[in-house]
Amino acid sequence: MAGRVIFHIDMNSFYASVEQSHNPDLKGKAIAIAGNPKERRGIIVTCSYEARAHGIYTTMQVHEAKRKYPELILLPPNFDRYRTASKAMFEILRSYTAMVEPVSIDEGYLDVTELALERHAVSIAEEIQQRILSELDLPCSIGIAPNKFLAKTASDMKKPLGITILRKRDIQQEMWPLPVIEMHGIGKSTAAKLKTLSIETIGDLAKANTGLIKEKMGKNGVRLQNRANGIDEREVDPDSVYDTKSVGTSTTLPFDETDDENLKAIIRKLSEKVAGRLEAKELAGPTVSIQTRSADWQNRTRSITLKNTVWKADDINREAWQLFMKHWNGEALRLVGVTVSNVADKGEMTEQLSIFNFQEHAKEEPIMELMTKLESRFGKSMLRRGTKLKKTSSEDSETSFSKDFLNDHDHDRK
DNA sequence: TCTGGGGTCCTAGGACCC
DNA sequence: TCTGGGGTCCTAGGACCC
Repeated sequence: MAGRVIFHIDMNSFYASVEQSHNPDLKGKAIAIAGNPKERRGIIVTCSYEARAHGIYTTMQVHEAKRKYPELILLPPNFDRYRTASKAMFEILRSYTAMVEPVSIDEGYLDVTELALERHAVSIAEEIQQRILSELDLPCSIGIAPNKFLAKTASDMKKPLGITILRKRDIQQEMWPLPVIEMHGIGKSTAAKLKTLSIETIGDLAKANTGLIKEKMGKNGVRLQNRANGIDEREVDPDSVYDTKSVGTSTTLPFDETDDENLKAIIRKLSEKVAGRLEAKELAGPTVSIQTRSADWQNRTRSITLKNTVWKADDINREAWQLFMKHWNGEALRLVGVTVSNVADKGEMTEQLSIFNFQEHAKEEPIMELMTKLESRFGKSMLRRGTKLKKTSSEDSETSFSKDFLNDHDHDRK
């Protein structure tokens, strides 16, 4: 592959910057966004650079932060505000190229290989950074490199408002002296494991015996070694954002819970939340799982894969509660969660339904009638979605068929 | 540093099939 | 029939990231 030019855009302390832009009185002040400031278990989600200067950092407990710097200004998160700012930011990126891959609310990759044939990459990056700053009043850092990994590494090197180029020929000097823990993809556990192999720096990893790495660390190890050598073939994929694999929610309880009635109500709430988010994305999946965390931080997951897909609160809740009761030993729980995974677009799943099954069902008369009626009203493409919905529902076929169909239809009109 | 909530990917063992 | 190997799916757990 000929040389690519990849950007990684990383918004600087995004939530805090959005708040400062929304209320300029907060500019230059130590502010922090806290999950739930009132709760015992509230933590700092993001904080301004001014707050960092006073020793405040992400994941720090709120009361600890307050103790460390009493003047710290605490704000509750305003996710709608962050989503709006994020959308505007990605719109600016998309005005340069369609090859934009959002990674999270505040970061993304751009493939500007084409654009860089006409214009110097640095001048493009400067313009993007300037526009995000002047139009949205938000600072970002940009990494410029021949692949995603190096671009991501580069964007981290200078904050805030940095623009950093990381060429392949630079990695020996810029990356190799750093301890492996500095590398994206390496955490505490992998760093400790590498240390047992006498691999301490990124350079050590780059030069290590690949056979040994493969044997001790599996294919993930080999991938990390490639990254250490500046090798990363991953494409910028604008569609990956639509490729949701799972939708879940969890909650840390105000105190360690042992009451099964309370837990039942909590799981019900979580199931409803997951159902709502699946609905919004028009997703459904066959696998339901629950997560628990005990008072002593023992994490457990239990899952079941059904023959049909689920998306409704009642169905999710039934499976989740069943799983929970089957495995819960009565111990006090600190956290519970519910997830639906292996999800796919409700519409797309029609394609998984074999023609054989389709025809089998079509022979059933009430359905045949209903289909004919619907076909005349909405056309064939919508009908194809309906067949699958009928099949996956645990309810009476006709009511759920038409009900979900209408939901889909409403959604399409928005 | 006793730690929230949203995710993704990888591994390993067992079941099951050919 | 006491016995190979490969593929795929499911479950559970772990590591990592923002």
